[in-house]
Amino acid sequence: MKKQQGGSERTISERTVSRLILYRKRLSGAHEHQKRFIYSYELGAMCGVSSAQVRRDLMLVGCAGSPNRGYDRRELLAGIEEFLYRPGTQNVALVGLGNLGRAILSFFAGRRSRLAVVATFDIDSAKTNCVTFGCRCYPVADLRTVAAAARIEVAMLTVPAAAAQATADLLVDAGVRGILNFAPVTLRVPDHVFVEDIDLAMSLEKVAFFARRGQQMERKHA
Amino acid sequence: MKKQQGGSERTISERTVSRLILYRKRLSGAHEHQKRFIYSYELGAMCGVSSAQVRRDLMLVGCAGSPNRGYDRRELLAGIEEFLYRPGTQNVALVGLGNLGRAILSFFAGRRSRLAVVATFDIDSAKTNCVTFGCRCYPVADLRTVAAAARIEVAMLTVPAAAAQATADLLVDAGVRGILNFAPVTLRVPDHVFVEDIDLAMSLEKVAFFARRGQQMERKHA
DNA sequence: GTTAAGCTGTGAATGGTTTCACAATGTGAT
DNA sequence: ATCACATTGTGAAACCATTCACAGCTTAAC
Repeated sequence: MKKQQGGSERTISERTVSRLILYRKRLSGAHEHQKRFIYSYELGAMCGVSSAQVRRDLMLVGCAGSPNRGYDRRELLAGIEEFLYRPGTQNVALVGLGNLGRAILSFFAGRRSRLAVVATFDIDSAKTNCVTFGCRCYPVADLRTVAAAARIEVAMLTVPAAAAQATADLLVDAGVRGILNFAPVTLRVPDHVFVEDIDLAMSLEKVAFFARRGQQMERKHA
Repeated sequence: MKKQQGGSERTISERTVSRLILYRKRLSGAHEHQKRFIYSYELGAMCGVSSAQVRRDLMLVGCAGSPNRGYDRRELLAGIEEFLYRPGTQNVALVGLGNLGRAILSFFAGRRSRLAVVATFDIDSAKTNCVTFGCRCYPVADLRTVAAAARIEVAMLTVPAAAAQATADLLVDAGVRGILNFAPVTLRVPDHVFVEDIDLAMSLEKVAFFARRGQQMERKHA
């Protein structure tokens, strides 16, 4: 598991990336604060992170603040976005239009984001070729063609556990390089594909476990 | 952020607990393997974890294997469950019956688990006092009374961002000690309450980021 | 212009998690 | 019964992430 960047780009940990995404979100919301500058400890408090952590993270992406004034909000936001995003839009597919799939689709439906859900897929022919939440649903059989044609790089997987691995294989075949997996299954994918798992049952069990014991752990974002 | 257990119970990290939950899940599924014993590297492969990691985790909960034979499946499962669960059932509430809330409810509806969703809540009087997926929906105004009466300790929060903090305060007031938070907000809660955040938009952004760069990171479960 | 104040940037220290590597040991084969 | 083997259990090492702590700046005030 070595990785070495060409040199211009530093290697940044998954955790740091998650925090940067959070910083961006908190900075872009909350426009009622119209102060031009923000201190590391203020941003930290908004995100549940220490000020030192914030400064280190920002250093990594090359955002500089000014002593005694803090960071320029606008500049900071631009810097983080430049690091996190690439110029265009990234196209996303959603595979599996069950209850969860539909709920997620409705969540991402009216969104002005860099990430656009441009197609959905299902096996059930009762669902295919309809438009739900402004998104056409194709048969899974067409996944390969449609996904390749639409230049889809990222997929959300909300199919039943039994179908998850086979569907993931299809996605990888279609050129998808990142999967947000809701199926309660450990997917096997090639090294160049990034998988993030969200397992509701497991997350709930974890909460239940720690609710039982009083012990609070530190705050972190999924 | 110190923590010190009474002595009988060891202090175990959040990460380890997540893995134990995963081990349990993989062990209880997959009954087609009817081998009585399982090696650490087999369980590891099923979960995307190294064998050394598996052995260390199991050591922590006091499960012993046998050299050259591995771990007795049944014994192992029992050991992990004894560590993770307590005797009875834990009651769960779901607050917010929007699209996501309903999808989640349907997911947990017909479940034989130690965790039972026994009540749902919403402000919308069009939804309250109905039964969805076998679960009665109460007005949020009754949260305090109902949650206390039903001995609810854990809640899933799927209300809109604007209402999240206020609702979380109500939950804490009602005696809830663990919250699975889907609202895209950093909740402020007392120390004894455990919060796990699931933010769909942020998770998707993360996947998109790493899909862009080829760099795969190690496998881990949320 | 000078000064006091307070924040940033960061090397060093700390703390936590994972992997390494190997002695100890139970097992199955002979 | 004995032996060779493959695996466990676990100190120690390596690695990674976070916090500490402070020198160096910038700014604002006077």
